[in-house]
Amino acid sequence: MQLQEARNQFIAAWGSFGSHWGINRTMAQIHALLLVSAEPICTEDIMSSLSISRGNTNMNLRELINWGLVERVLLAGERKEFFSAEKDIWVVARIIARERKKRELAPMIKFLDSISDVQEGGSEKEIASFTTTINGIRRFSQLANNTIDTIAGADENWLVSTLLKIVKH
Amino acid sequence: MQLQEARNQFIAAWGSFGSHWGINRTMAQIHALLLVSAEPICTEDIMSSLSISRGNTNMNLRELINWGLVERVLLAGERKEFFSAEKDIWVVARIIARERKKRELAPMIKFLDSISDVQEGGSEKEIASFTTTINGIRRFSQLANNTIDTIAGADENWLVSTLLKIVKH
DNA sequence: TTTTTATTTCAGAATTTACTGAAAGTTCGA
DNA sequence: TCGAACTTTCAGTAAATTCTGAAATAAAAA
Repeated sequence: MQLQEARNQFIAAWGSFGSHWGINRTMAQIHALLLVSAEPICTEDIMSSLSISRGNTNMNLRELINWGLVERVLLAGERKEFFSAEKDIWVVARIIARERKKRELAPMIKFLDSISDVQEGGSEKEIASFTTTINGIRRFSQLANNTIDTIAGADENWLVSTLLKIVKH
Repeated sequence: MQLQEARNQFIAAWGSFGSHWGINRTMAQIHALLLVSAEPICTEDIMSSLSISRGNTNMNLRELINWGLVERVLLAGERKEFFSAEKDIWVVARIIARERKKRELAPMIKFLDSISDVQEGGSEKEIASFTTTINGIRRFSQLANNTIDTIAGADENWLVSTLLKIVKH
């Protein structure tokens, strides 16, 4: 297969997969373009490669930088900014896990805590049923939260060997 | 806190969280309503509780049933169908993991395999850089895929104790 | 069979989300 | 301090997604 063809397909695919994990299509496509670019590239390159506007490029780049997936690079002798993506997929996965935990899991746990103390407004059976369900979700969420913390903080070798042990159990 | 108030807040919250994991808002709200209903409920109940149309209710219920999160229940002496949700959060999590794996991870792996054999169309350095990136993602995805298989097939006690070990490592 | 009740479908409408492009803002060299 | 190069913002527009409601279908009762 030709390099350019493979790159283009990867960009399109990463764009549609990205929308499943909290990253919109264009943001994921820019990320993909940077992932398969050996050298840093500039805004104009992104605009023309993906046929998107300057504003769109700028906003999605900023979001990628906020996530920590992309960094600005200053090249000697160039006035404009260049961009480059983190290429180690383990680091990428950790960043995404950390961001999603912050945006989704943490607020969920906070919210579940706030509604877990129901005392009235229904029969004992109804209240018990509700409380059991909510507490199950709370405990699960807390364990997931702690697991992500550990995974996001772990070094790759430990993590891979731990996961391999789980898989082979 | 009052039961009804807590239920309503839970439904609203689950609806907005759901949209982060591949379930649209209404689908997640119907799921939440069923999660906090001690007894099975019918289409009319869902329509009036959530103020949504019959068509919307029907389509999202079907999708929840497809996922395996909700089941049809026939009550003695009732002509119409009732619905009830799986309440064990570990089972729910496993179902969601299995569905997302099927819809997202599996196609991704298949796709990455298809573009991993690039031989021409750029300098050796460029090809090597591309291949390294793609193979990193491939290996990662395969490990994730196997891990999810194990988790989805494991019983709760083993899983909890394994996760606790990871967290306390 | 006919009537009644329940379920499903889907075209068009409404809503939500994402994108464009021009104007405003910023930075830097001379 | 001016002008050119580059970056950012955001109102308006476009695209994608979700929802409605009425009609078609199906199933059970009369």
